[in-house]
Amino acid sequence: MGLNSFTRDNSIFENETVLRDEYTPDDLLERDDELAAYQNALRPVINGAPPKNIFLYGQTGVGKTISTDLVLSQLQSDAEQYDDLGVETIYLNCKDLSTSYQVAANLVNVFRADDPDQSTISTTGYPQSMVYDMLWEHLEDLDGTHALIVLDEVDSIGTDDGILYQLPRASTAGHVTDTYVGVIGICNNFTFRDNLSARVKDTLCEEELHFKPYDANQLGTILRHRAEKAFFDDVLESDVIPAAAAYGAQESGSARQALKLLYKAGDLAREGERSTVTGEDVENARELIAKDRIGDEVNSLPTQGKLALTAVYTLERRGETPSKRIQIHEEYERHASAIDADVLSIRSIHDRLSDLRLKGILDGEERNDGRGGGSYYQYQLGDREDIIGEILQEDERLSALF
DNA sequence: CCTCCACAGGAAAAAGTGGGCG
DNA sequence: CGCCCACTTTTTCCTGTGGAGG
Repeated sequence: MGLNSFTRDNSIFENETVLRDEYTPDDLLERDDELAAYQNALRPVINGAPPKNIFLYGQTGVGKTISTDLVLSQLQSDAEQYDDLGVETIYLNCKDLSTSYQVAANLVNVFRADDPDQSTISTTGYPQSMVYDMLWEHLEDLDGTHALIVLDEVDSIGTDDGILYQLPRASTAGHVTDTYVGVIGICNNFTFRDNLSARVKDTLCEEELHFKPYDANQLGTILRHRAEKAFFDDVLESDVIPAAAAYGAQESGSARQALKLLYKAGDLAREGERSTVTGEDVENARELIAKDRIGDEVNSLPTQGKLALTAVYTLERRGETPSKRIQIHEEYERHASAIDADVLSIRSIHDRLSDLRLKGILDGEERNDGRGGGSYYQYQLGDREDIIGEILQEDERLSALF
């Protein structure tokens, strides 16, 4: 097999960069109300007053992070004209950080990342109070009068909200003088607020901004705007953007996802060496993205999760699905001991299974047969058996099971 | 309308992990 | 090296629940 030569295939994309995830637009469409509210909430800062704590709610891809970017950089540059004002922003993405301790330790590391003299600290091992002390010290050392701490995806810390209690109180409790500390929390989960303890709710939720999912019209505007830069003229057939916008609105209301769909559709047209992108490309792109997602999810599962899934898979192959968790656990026990892995209790497997169900990899039907039956879940693979089987067999440790 | 099955899923205890410090 | 700290994962224990059969 020989290689094809690399040639510039410029008939579809004029500049595909603008469709990528990493691309940050310099203005944000269809979010005027939210931006106005956001700026309003930050107004005390420009007056030299202590900042309000702000909470942003909304699903992924509705512009929360980009709004924060835009509003804060505007605030910083506007603050420069006042000599008695210095606004510092500290950004931390809390994804994968499940406790307050880790958030605090990572915040310390954000400070230290800018400073080559200091090495970053480990995220385990220190007593909790020492980590907080280090954090106060760094905040104290800031030049500015205001420190705005942005905690993105803060809902991943769950119910352990100690850091959210400590940070806003840093100045009043005397840990930090000379600098006002404000917290901006961004979360995807609307129920996060309810999980917070009462003391945190009082201090932290002074200002709440809600970002609604985009509807099909708004997505259409965004896509058209972006497509104009990304594609050459007349490449998109007229039904492409409406179709992508409709799918996007229907599934998530996320601009990110709608853009991904449009990008993939363009990609398909390019692969097929066609000169236009059609509605059919959008349809196919949607299918591919869904498959990719499942594939990625399965691949990133830990061994025990894969074993649980394998158990359902082999049961399905034998036509014994939908099955109850006891059957699945028995099957799982056979597999796990066959490959010499730890055999977990039924309670743990039950957690794996509901995790798989939440991710949409497994279908779980809740049943209740009443007295003599009780209520239980029945699991099966749904219409994704072939993809899942394929991916499981690629796993080295598991391949012996097939 | 009450009971009672068989599970779901929360909570707490226990076991295990990784790093700091003297 | 032994011990402490804080976290994570797993196990153990237990309360809660919807509806068929009484």
